[in-house]
Amino acid sequence: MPELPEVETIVRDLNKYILGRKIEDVWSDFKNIIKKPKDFEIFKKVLNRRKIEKIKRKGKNILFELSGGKTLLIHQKLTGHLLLGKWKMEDGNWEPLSKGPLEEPVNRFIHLMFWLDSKLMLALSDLRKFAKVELWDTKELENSEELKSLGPEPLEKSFTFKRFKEVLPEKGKIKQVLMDQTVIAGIGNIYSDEILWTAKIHPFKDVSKLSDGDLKKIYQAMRQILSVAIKLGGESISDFRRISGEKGYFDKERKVYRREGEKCSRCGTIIKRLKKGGRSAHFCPNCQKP
DNA sequence: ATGAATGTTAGCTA
DNA sequence: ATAGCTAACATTCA
Repeated sequence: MPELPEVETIVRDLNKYILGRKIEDVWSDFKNIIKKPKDFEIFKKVLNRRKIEKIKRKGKNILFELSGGKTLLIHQKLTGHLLLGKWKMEDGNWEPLSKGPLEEPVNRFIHLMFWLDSKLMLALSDLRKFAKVELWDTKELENSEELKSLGPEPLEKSFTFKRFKEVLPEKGKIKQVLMDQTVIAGIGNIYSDEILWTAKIHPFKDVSKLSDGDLKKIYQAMRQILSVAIKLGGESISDFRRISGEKGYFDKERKVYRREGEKCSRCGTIIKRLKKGGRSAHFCPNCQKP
């Protein structure tokens, strides 16, 4: 679900609301989500009393830098959501101050909660339980294969058109290449479809067949769409929510993803969907010729 | 009501 | 080397 714009939206919200807060307790009813350390009690103990000093995004990963040289990494995969709530102590138990977003369906699947000072709680809901949570030594994480294997951030200033061409592999289908996290970090199924529609490039075209002009269009579409999506707070076609429970508004900009059978907004041709390797690509067969 | 599809990605096989 | 499947899991859509 969350791709770069959604994760960026979450990270910005987190920075606004929980920077400087301390972790006071951790709860989970599905400890498999925590991959490192395996022992939940140790996980809990190491986190105890640590202050959240910085929150960053790397690709689709959320990194919480904690006091004392530790970093908590959360990858939401398909259906993970981070949600923020306010809580109070009553008879020794925590209770919600206001139910708010907690009544939404996405919140039936909360499997991990962080109790913070200032009566805040940060919850991870995850319907399909694919999300990944890891606690690292910050230094160790910085040097880890996990982060080092990530490609450049597509929105960074230093990611010029020249750089884009340099990181592209010699062959491969363009859609797959765009979604390859080791090539460029943060793009998934939704935004790759949207980028290629905007650039008028067929998703299964081989990168070796693309002209310099084609690549330029893809590069520009990528920068433009990702920035617009961040401005709109991400998409919410299925279930993405901001930590406040609010939706994102990229949907009105969504041209092809999950629009099979609808008319292309540019030329009126019916949008097609094709499956490749278990993933579907949506595109306009007229605007995006093979 | 059964089967297929669903944003991700690591890891395996051919 | 690499493309393509499977698994991790639960729900919704056709």
